[in-house]
Amino acid sequence: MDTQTFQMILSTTEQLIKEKGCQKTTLQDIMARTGLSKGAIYHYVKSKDELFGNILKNNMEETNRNFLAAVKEAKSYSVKGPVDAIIGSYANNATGNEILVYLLSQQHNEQIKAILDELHQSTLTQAAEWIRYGQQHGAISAEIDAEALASMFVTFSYGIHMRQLIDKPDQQALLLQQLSGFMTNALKSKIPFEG
Amino acid sequence: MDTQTFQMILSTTEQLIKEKGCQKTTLQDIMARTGLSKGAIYHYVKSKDELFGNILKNNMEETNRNFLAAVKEAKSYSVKGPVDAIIGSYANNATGNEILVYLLSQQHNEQIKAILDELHQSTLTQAAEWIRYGQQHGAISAEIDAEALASMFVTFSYGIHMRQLIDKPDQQALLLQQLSGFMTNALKSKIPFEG
Amino acid sequence: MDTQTFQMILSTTEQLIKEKGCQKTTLQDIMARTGLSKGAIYHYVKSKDELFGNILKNNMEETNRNFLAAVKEAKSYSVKGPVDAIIGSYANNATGNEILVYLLSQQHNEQIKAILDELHQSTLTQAAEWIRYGQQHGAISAEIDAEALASMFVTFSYGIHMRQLIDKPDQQALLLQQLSGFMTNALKSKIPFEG
Amino acid sequence: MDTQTFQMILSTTEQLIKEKGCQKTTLQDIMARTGLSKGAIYHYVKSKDELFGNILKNNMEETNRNFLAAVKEAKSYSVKGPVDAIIGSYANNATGNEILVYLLSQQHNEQIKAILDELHQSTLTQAAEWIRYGQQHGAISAEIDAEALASMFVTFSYGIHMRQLIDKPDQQALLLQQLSGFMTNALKSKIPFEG
DNA sequence: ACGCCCGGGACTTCCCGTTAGT
DNA sequence: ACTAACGGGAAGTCCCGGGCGT
Repeated sequence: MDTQTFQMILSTTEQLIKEKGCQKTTLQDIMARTGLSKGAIYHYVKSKDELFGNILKNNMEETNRNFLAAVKEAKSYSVKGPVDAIIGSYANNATGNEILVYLLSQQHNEQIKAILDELHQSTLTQAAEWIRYGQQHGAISAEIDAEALASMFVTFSYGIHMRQLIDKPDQQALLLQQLSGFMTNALKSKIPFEG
Repeated sequence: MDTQTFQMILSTTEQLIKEKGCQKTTLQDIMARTGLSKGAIYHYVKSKDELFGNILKNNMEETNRNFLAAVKEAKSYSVKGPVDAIIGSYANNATGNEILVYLLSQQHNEQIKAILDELHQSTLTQAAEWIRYGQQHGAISAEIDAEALASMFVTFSYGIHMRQLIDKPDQQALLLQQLSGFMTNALKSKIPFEG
Repeated sequence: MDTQTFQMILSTTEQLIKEKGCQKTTLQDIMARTGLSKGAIYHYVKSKDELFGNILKNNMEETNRNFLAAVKEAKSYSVKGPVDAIIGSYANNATGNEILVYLLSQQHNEQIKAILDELHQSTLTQAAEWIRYGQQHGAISAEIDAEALASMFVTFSYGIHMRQLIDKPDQQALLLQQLSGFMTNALKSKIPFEG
Repeated sequence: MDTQTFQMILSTTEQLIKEKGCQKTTLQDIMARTGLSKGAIYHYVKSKDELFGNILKNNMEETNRNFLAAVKEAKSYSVKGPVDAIIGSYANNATGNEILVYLLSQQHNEQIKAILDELHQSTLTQAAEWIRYGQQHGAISAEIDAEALASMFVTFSYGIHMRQLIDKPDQQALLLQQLSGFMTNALKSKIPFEG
């Protein structure tokens, strides 16, 4: 597997998505920009959707990596830092949002479903890991079920994804600020799942 | 404008989406099922996307109507009731989820963008209305900025939409229950936007 | 059926075949030269082979028409005239030869087989018609089985087709002359099928 | 050069052509049936066409050898024997017909053209040789130009090739019989090129 | 209001030939 | 001698949408 060519295809396509969106990015565009033929591209992926799926995967893995690194490198641990980090990282990943929604709309394709599932699981796992880390350092109540809280967190982050797509850019700064406050506050509660 | 025919097109298409998903539902399918020709369908809408948009609009308007009615008809007002109502209503609207995501992935089409914007605004407005209603009845702290809280609420509901699409059906009962607890709890806070 | 567009496709493609041969004539070429899209072309034919088949059909029908006209308009009827006419007409139809062989090599396609069969039958029929005409005018012995003789004639003409493709151009003049003599002579025989 | 492997490739491919025809026989098929990889096959030939060319060459050389042997071994020499022999031999060589036409349709490839030319020349030469042999034994008029007659003969045989491909099997017995009679009769003429 | 023909353009499949590496 | 991965390019399918005519 010629990793170099494949990476080139991925990054070129990502750039195209950034410029034109998923639907409008055609194989013709990718061919023209990469200089490769249709056959060459289909040598690496089985469909355009799978290509997009690979980009999203790379994209999210990097986001997750960066986020976790940021959390662990912070000197004084607090809740607000990571919350802002995660909100900010998802917020600035317009391409990721675009692809995520695009793939979500193609779920009837099993290939795609598998990729999304995998990403979802890994996101849940990493969120839980971060929460447990917070519990060990006393920033989050140890009584909380880390998996359940992670699940809430991820749900919220999906919501943010979508609002990034729906809201107008000039409303988003305020939204993100409110979100940060709301989540931080919720995380301070000893038992966030009612009583 | 033959409203009856148009309604027939809408409901038939909605049924098809339920069966096959948005992408897989072609005009051919719609033609076959309705017995109409392409020209007839395009007489009512300018594109397949607009057709889908119309269905979503009907769909969400009905959801909102039902939700608001439920809130106002409740005898003893509490937070948990409406929260469960909204979560449940979105949860059971698989077709709506499907279409919403589909249209979101087509946002580059201005027509679509307009429809989504309108829906988004009306959802925000109705959520705020409901919160103010809760404040008047003492279930929610009057100090809270109703618009901001509505915004949080809507963000969450979008997240739920997506999780409906991503999670496996058997995990969703637990998820919804946790969500209900989490949101109810958050709403009880006097100042849910940090301190 | 927009006959004009279709004819344009046919004649443009015929020209391309003349320039580059059947195999080398791609749909891209046809699209570029006609200014039409793939969808437009496939609206009129089901495959490239069928397209070629149509050209051959037109081509041969015209050849046959011209040939028969020539025979009937001749004042003094003789054998040599028509023989030369048929040999000459097939000889100068390089494109027809090209397509005929191309299609022959695709016979596993039923569509093609049908076209070739039809052409073959019509050629046989017309040859027989011409022979009977010769018999009525005393140029060919009335004892001969016209169908059988037509069959021989057609076999020969196929052979000529192929030699047009195989022999070098400078050898072909002599070949055609010899063929003319040979066939004319054979037709003079009272009972050309042994004794 | 591992002759054994090469022969195996040739015979396997010939078998495949018999089953599926030239166009439908792909390298994948050949690879699967021989158990060899693409590289191995391309070690022996430069292209699929060249592979087919080699098969045809083998095939025709064998046909010619058999034919000439049959002519020379016959005790009482007559015209009808060899005529029937040649007609029969070409007639029963369906694979040869198939490949011949296939290659003819690829003449734009110089490689192929060379192979076909060589075969054509050798066929002409052998036909002439046989005719002179007939003249020496008094079966054919000595006045006849052997090369010219050979040329007619070969033209006819090409015609037979094509009719083998075009006619339905149940019509072919009659056709071959008529051809035999017609050619035999023509060869008896003292001066078959008019007068 | 509706039917039908025309045409555009995307995606995908398939197959061939090449090349780097055993 | 042979393998396997790579890449080029053509054919064909599918579906959307426009426009003419009734």
